[in-house]
Amino acid sequence: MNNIKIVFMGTPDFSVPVLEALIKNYNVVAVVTQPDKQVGREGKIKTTPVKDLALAHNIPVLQPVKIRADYQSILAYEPDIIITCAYGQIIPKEIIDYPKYKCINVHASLLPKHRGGAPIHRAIIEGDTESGVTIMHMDYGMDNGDIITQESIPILDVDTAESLFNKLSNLGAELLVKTLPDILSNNINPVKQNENEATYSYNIKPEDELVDFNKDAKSVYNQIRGLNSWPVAYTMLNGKRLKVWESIIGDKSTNKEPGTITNTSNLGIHIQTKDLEIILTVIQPEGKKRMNAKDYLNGVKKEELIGKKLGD
RNA sequence: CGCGGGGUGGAGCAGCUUGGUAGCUCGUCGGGCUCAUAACCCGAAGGUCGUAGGUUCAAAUCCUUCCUCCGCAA
Repeated sequence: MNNIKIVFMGTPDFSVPVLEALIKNYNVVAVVTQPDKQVGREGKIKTTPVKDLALAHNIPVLQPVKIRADYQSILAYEPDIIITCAYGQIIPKEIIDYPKYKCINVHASLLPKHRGGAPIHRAIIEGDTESGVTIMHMDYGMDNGDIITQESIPILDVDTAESLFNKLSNLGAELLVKTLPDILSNNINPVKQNENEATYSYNIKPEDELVDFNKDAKSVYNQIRGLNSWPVAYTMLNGKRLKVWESIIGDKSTNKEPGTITNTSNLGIHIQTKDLEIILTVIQPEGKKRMNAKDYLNGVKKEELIGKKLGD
């Protein structure tokens, strides 16, 4: 069983524990990941976390710019099974139909909820109280294949996108290792997804990162933690960007317009939302490092801050 | 050479335009007040003003080099 040839396809940190588990237990003959990108102010080339891990284990790495056109080099490895996890490109038919044991996908949501590229972020932003991972067969559509197994975990009130990321990626790795023997021995009963219950969680767009104080405090809180620690929510103060890393929901309310700075305290900066105040506790002014709002307030005159309106 | 902001006692900032005793809000330490305190009062310690060089009688402040942190864009 250990001589079956696995090709793994994935890109970000989320995929790393899954690939790690595979390498440990199986024969991964090749890894497919997104091309290296120029990133940052100096335009440094950045490799993907999955590529780094593969290279460390001397596994061949393929980085097609367009996998739709360049799938032959992958099939050349004659995979018996292909496992994908947050790869980042639509897999063409020719690949999906090739392996004997099909293409298996590890997805970070309880499908059919949150199909798409940002299931973790949007689960928190939308206030879900439960999430999980799904292991499924790939089909031609987006995350719409038959479900092999899934496992759920609660989303805690203090969870952030980052903490949920970590939990789910480890859970995904565990569940895959647990399930793979059954897949390889055909001891599974894939179940079709209920299309009526399907929801979509597309990638986070820049406008999703702007805090909307017109919502209620709980929603604002969810938005902020759902974008932590990447890409991070922000608002505008004095024409400059102000990232908001962490917040807590206040217990007061004023008659001020949503987005107005109502007060400052040892906790942070108090902002009026649709209902209660939200207190920004960890922030990052444009050009500065992340800091506690309390520290930020040491360098500002409170009278000049209170009454200002955040947003745009 | 994509655009832009910053590096000043432990933290966050002001001072730089118009060079000339290093300031503010906190924190820390000591003392006081108080039933008590994260509150208040008094006092103290702690800074080669990122680096190297230049201009000057004199540089945190003007000029140049380099290092470094960060926002946007990709």
